[in-house]
Amino acid sequence: MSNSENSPVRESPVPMSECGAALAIEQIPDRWTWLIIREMFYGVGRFADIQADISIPKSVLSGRLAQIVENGLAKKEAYRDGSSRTRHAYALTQKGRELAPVLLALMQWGDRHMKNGESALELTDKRSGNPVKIGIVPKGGALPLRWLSYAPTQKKSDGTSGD
Amino acid sequence: MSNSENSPVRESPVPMSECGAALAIEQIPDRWTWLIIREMFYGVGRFADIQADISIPKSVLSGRLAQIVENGLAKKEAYRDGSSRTRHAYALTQKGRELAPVLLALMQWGDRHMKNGESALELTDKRSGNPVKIGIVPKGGALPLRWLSYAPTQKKSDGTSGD
DNA sequence: TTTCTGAGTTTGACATTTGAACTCTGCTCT
DNA sequence: AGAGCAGAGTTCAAATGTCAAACTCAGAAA
Repeated sequence: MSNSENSPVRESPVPMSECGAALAIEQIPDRWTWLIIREMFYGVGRFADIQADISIPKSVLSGRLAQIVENGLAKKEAYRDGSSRTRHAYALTQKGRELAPVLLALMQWGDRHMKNGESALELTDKRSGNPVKIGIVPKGGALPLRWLSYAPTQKKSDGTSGD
Repeated sequence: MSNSENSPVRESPVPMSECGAALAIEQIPDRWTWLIIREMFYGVGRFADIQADISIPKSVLSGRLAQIVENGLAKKEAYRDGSSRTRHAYALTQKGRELAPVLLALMQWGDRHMKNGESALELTDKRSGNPVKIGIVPKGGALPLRWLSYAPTQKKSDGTSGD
């Protein structure tokens, strides 16, 4: 950050009620909510699938999903699985999708500090195919979200088609 | 995000234990931890000041600070207030400071979706003075964190020097 | 109609959070 | 030196939230 950081600051320059960060935190207040949104980013939207991936108790998942929908981050959608029964899945709304930079910045930070810089996901500009990251840019200089593409980094030989 | 997003994904492509985002979330698991880190970003580091700003119970603050220090996001430092007694304050470490893009991306999101795009903080490149933001950039194209400067946005006439 | 399955809700034991009261330490005042 | 005070916690009981297992319910399949 680094402003003139000499004397201790006694009070935040921006009160909670006017700070975008604080307001955002109210919408994603806990670990479970973050992890659920992470799942949805990866495209995992069905109740049981989310539950299995992150090992969340059903009762908690149900409550968190309700909040997430209430806050407009995701919505519940019906879809047709193959040609079979109607199913439901939660999918991010535009508002939810716009959390991508946050989640990706978090991922970059986690990769750097908890995984010695090894990322499990490769981000690229889908126009050029060039690698991208989240960072500080001159206003107007960022690539639009819809150009972003990601692919899991190749792990050691994975036996390819498992099943 | 937008990969080939047709069939529903049944499982996250990156397991929790290898996902930088999931690992990061473990270090900042709840609302209070986020808010405390927000305070430290603003330079607020003293126990009582943090407590007053975010209205956290002392017992919880004390526990969260211990975790934050344990995770290496901040450290407790002694300093001399004026010429008076020794005091202590918590200050972000390098690791903690590198959360800036996450927090700022969160702020941008909050400003856009909860404040009609009005930000309480103006970010600039401190060399050029040009406004900056957090976004997707070609790898190597981001400005270094230390060039970032911020200032509270002018609110409607604030009577200056309150008191 | 019965069965199955995905998506919850309910339950009751356990854990965490709250807010108030209490402690401890190191100045500062007399 | 001794009393007082303020900052930075700790301790406690009540309220709230979490967990895992058992239960419910609706729609499709047999």
